[in-house]
Amino acid sequence: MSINARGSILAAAAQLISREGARRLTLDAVASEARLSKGGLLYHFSSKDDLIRGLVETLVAQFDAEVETFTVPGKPGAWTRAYLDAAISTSAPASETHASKASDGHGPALTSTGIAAAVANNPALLEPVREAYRRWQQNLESDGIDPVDATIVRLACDGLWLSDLIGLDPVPAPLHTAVVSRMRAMTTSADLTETVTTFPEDDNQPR
Amino acid sequence: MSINARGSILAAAAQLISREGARRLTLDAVASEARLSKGGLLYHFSSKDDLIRGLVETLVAQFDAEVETFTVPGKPGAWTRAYLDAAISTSAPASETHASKASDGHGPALTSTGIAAAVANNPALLEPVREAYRRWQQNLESDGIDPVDATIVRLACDGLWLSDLIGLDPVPAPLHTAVVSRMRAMTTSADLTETVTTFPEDDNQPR
DNA sequence: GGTGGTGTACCGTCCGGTTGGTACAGTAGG
DNA sequence: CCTACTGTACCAACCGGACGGTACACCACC
Repeated sequence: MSINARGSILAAAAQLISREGARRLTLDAVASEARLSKGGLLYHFSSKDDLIRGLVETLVAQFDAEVETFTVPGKPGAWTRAYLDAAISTSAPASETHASKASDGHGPALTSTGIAAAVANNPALLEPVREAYRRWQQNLESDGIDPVDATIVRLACDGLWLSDLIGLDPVPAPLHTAVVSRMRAMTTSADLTETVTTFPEDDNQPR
Repeated sequence: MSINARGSILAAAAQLISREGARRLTLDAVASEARLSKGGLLYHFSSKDDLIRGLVETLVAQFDAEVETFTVPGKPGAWTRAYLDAAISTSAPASETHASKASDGHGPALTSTGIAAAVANNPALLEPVREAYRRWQQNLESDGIDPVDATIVRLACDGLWLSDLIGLDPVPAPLHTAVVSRMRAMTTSADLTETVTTFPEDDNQPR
């Protein structure tokens, strides 16, 4: 139970945030959500910041694992495609969000909740996220496909993901499907030509 | 000064958030940032939620105004292009963020700060944002271009914008430029063919 | 033109409730 | 009996918001 304790506390915290918002992430609330006393909670996470750090790090690690799962190595654009698949699998599929209550005790979407908590409490805790994005961007840019396409796919995934962070209406299902498959198509355009290697127009955009 | 008071308070609050994070948005802090007493602040905004509501509404209104400014009507994709231009003009251009201190007393980037404050304090206050996105998505989908392209552009803009909400490293300047011009190109692909017309424009669920 | 009245803008203090965190006594299991 | 862990009691800091004043401009009416 001890190894699991941290995990189930984290899951409880995530669920709490997604249900009641980052503001309600208090030590008392997390403790009671995790069926634990505050003392017990603080035994596992020595401070609130520590808890949020755990949330953020878990989120990053989970996404990394997801990407790896979806990676089908070999062809150019493989990493970008895996990023895309991981992103749409972690964000809600725009339809029935939870058809069945999770069978295990603690496994609901803790996506983005860590970010929300960090933004609300201490932006410095977002450092692991920033570091992860540095890595991800690097992978995207050296994935054998046009970095411009890869970056657009990444940004669009982030947009999708922002959507459920702030609870926007999801893109309607048929459009969503078409968008995803268009993006996947963008990851196979192995045109390492033209504007790719040299960016001719280094000037800024029209005001 | 009285008409201006609300505006300058809002600007002070925005600056405070971007400098110290949403957590530090306290009535006392806003009051002192705006060179005002707490009582004076509460005279203009009757509660903290009211203040955040003002922040969010200003943000939405400002973005709407920006889009209108950039709109060059006539051709298909005009609205999407305006959205793109507005998005990149409000987010930092990835280089020197503020070459010159604003000439007027209060005009720094209050982009996204309102969102951060709302996420941190009361997600219900994001309703105006949700409503705005409903409008924007509708405009995007009826802009005379492929809705899939339009939506991808929108999502990528949102991603760009999430980037500076959580302080990610900006996309390197030359890539950024290429990404933007590629996206602009996507707004001129007036292919109302193929998968486009197959969407049963059944005017999706009204909430 | 003085007197009283009214609305606006703003000030600074006070208070109750909440929160993060500490201290410590207790207990189950090995 | 010691380690790992739990639960309660408590505290100091902080925060939102209410409140009673103040300053002043404007108006009205005698």
